[in-house]
Amino acid sequence: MVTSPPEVPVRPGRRRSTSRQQLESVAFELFELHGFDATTVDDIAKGAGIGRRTFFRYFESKNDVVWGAFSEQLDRMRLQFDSRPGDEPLMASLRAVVVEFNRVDPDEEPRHRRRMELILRVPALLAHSTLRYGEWREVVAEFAAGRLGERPESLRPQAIAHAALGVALAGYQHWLGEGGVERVALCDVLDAAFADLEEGFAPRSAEATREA
Amino acid sequence: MVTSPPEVPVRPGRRRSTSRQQLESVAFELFELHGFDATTVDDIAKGAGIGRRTFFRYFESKNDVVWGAFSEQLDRMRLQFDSRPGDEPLMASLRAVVVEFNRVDPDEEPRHRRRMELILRVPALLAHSTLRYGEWREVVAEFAAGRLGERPESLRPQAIAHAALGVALAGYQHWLGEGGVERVALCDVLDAAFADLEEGFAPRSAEATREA
DNA sequence: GAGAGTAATGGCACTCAGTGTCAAATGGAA
DNA sequence: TTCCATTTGACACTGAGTGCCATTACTCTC
Repeated sequence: MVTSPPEVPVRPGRRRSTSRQQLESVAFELFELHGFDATTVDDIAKGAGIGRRTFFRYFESKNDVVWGAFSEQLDRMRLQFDSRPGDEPLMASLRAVVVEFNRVDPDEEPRHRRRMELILRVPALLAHSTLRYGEWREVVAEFAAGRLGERPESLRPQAIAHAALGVALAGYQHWLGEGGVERVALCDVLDAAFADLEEGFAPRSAEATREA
Repeated sequence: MVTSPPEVPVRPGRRRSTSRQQLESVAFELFELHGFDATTVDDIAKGAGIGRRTFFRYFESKNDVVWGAFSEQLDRMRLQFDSRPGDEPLMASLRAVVVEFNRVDPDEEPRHRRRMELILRVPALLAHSTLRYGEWREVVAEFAAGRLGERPESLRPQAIAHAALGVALAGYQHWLGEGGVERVALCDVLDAAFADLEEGFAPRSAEATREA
């Protein structure tokens, strides 16, 4: 099965004058310069040399600009779940996949960081994230449901998915740094947080927590 | 210390012409009738006999109407945390408090249900909820931090707070009923979900889960 | 190379949430 | 009454998002 290279389907009709990538790039620059709220869709459109109306054909909303190819990434996460050994404990698989899924190319890290700073620090985007992360939770719930032999909509898979998302978000927030002190690797933070989740946040034995 | 009864401070100046309660009541009726999105702030204001501008002096946004006295309720949760025995395991206290906090007067249940249906099913409100639930998480994080001897902003208290919120939301969603089949008590659902969280979602021993 | 068909574009007008400003209304107190 | 504090609501404005539609750009066929 050979898929054609991205964007050469030789279709009839006028060709797109820009791309999501390009618009995102313009938008990020403006967000960096003036902040998310102060940047209007008009600004972005003008900056990209397109009409305001056209912007909304590339993105459903101004909020969606910061999400890049998120939905496509989720396919990757699904594959990672599929590739875990079936006898591995559920929460161990979950932990491993979430950590792996969030491992990014070092070159991409600055952009990833700016993206996540926007999503988790701009109230409008944080609110919107709930909607986007619904897809993420679905992927987790489906995996958990498969392992548990339940339906994805039932309580335990949903609780697991919700809890996992929460822990991941806490990890991200910590990684971004509230006070901006020490710099830690995202994957390490996520691994530590999911280790805690796996143990029900119970202080093991005495208090030999594996703090770094 | 005696606090004056609600709203008789005999202040100078014009008296308020309505109340949050009253506006909420009008709004809920309209939401029920036409749905949240189709109901405009103008509709609510007109229904309550006030000006549009005045509405925004009672509520920061249309979204906030459905939240009632949420912030005040959180004080109650704080007290519940304070009243737990200090030697009780952290997650056990958390579970008990969340379950208690969400126990509502049977008379109030229908309204509570409609409120939560709005919050958890209307996308705009679900998104907005992330912002409001930030306060909820803060309360939990402060409690967890106290028990762990850490700062509320550090990773573990935050992870616990995020996970707890997630599990509570999953419980609520389940209570509302996706397909609308069997009717279960909210507190029972929350108790079961938090029991799972407490155990790290690990199938105990064989598979003797305490399913009802 | 002149249509014919197809798709993307962008302008226009509109709705609605939310905000700043300010004059008018309301009521207690001097 | 007059003064003062407070609330109200009208008006105007910004900005997101949407429906509509003529225009533009491109491919394919005759």
